[in-house]
Order: sequence, then C-alpha cells, then structure tokens
Amino acid sequence: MPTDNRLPRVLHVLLHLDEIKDPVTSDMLGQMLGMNPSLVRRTMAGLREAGMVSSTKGHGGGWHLTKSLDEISLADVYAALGTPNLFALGPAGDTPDCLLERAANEAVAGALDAARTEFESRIANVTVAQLFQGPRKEVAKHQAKRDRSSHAV
Amino acid sequence: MPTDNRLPRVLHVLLHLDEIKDPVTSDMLGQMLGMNPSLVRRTMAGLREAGMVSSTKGHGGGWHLTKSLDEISLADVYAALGTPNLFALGPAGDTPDCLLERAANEAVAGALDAARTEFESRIANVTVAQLFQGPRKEVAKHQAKRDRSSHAV
DNA sequence: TTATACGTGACTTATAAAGTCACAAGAATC
DNA sequence: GATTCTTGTGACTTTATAAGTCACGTATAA
Repeated sequence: MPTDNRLPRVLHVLLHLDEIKDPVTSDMLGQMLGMNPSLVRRTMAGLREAGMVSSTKGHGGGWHLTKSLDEISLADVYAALGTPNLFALGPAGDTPDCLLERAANEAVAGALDAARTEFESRIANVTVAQLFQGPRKEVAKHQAKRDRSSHAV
Repeated sequence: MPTDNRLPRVLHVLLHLDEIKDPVTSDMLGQMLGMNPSLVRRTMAGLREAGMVSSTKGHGGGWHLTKSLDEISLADVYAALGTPNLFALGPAGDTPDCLLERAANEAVAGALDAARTEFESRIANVTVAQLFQGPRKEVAKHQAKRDRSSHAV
C-alpha cells in the first residue's frame, strides 16, 4: 500500500490556507499538493467536520480556515483524519491460545504502545501555527536569544 | 497490505525453539504459527544470518537455537528481520521546494522519529528470555517483591 | 537409494491508501 | 432564469508491499 501521507498533506494545506486569506479551491490545493482535487476534498472532509476549515460552493468558493492555527494542535489534525493507523507492524492474531504467542504479541504491542504514546504526546504539544517556525528559523533564533536573556528556557 | 507480523511471529518461534530442544521443522513451525512452511523458512532466514538459529537439512533436521534467549534482545530480532518499516504513516515527497510543505513534513517526521526512538529503546532493553515472564507472571511478582526488600527499583 | 528437510525463484493474493471519473447539488454572476 | 463555478460523494482503478503458494534444486540421514 502506498504510505499514508494525509497528515503532512493536510498540515501543508492548513499552512497555505493561513497565508492566502481568500477561499482556496480544491483545484488549487490539488496543484500545490500534486494530487487530484477530488482527493483533496475527500481528505479535507474530516477537517471540515472537526470545525477547522469550512468549504463554500459556487463562484469564489473553496476552503478557508475557521479557527486560528495556534488553536489547532497536530494531534487535533491527526484525530480529524480519523486517527489513522500509525504502525506498519502489529501483533499476529488476537488473543491466541498459545501462551508463548500471547507473550510475543504483548511484548511487541507494549513497545508499540510506548511509541504511540510518545508520538501522541509530541503532536499534542505542537500547534500548526508553530510549524511556521521552521521556515522562520532565523526569527525564532533571535527570539530565543532574547528569551534567554530575560528568563530560563 | 496485510500488517507486518514477522516480529511477533519469530519471537513466538524463538520461544518454542527454546522449549523444544530438538530441531523443529518448518512444517511444524508453520502449523504453530498458522502459516506456510515455505514462508517460515523465508522469515527465519534473517535470524539464521544473524546467528540466532541454525537450520539443518535432511532427516531429523529443522531449526534450533544457537544462542541463549537471554543474549538476544527484541531489537536484535527486529534488526535480523531487516529493520522493517515501523510506520504506516510518512512524510509526502522528499525535500519539496515549498517551505511550508517541508515544515509540515519535518514536523511529522520529528514526531515519528521520537516514536521510533521510544520503540527502539523499549525493544533494546528486553531480551527474548524475558518474554517468558508474561506466562510466568506469578513467579515474576514474587521475584520483584524480594528485589524491593533488598534494593530500590 | 530413498525419504526428509531446507533454500529460493517465481509467482498469486490480500489490503488499504492513492488516484480517477462522473455527476448531482448548491451558490454567485450575468 | 441561465450559466458557470465549486463542493460532495459514489463507484470505480491503480499502486505498493507483506502474505501466501508452488515447484524444484540441494543437502542430509537412515
């Protein structure tokens, strides 16, 4: 199966929607993302249901933000996509009779759970707005320098 | 694609190989795991190359351990399988021109990296031998009690 | 010599996301 | 009201990859 790219893609979309204040059509988003406009609509449907974006039909219609990006965490976006399966790996069969098989499954499941927890805590503590800090690294650096002179990090 | 079950499966195999001291044929393992003997051989090939097990042909042949299970970490097994892809999720396109897309990718990649690190540290610190502690929970509990009375956890 | 048993190339199958197409329905503009 | 734009969605096809299957060569033990 092709790797699930929806999370980075919709994040990308949100960042663009924040820059372009007018509604953006699925067609334009499709060109930005290199994907079919129909697929854009389908992928964005979850974000609309989650109240992050809104779509309007007809002339001058398209997608626009209905929330500030600093009020949306990456975890919110992940959840809006339906919390897609995170791992390509998994236990074999559910609740097998063999105790050894169960032990093997549980060990793997345990490690995966720990990884999932780490992933979720990471994305829960980053807002989409903060992603701008990548492109604006220099600004952030200077900001951090100023911060350090006034209070500890 | 069906989920990658190789890690729990080969762990299961190793636990059985430790119980049954005689060589076990791929056919028998296939029945235990509910999979084709040919697939068993293919899946076990990595463990053989890693020196964890050995296979012998002909009458009375089959698979047997060449290492103690307490010398094999889950991470060793994972590596022996070729470090299969851990995530069903991933960044879209590599090094895109759009800065916003790159920021989105990096954010996702960062969270995934953190999750992978957590996963790897988990499996690095568990030996296959320790998986027996699941089925032998009661024993482990008493052991832990004794441990606590002598030194801090 | 024969019955096992592994090793492996060359397939087919299964699964889920990606991608495509068509068209109904709503909204703005003339 | 007719036209044009745009979303929403059903019904597909395509793609990627692990799982699974089959066949057969090779090696080993009895």
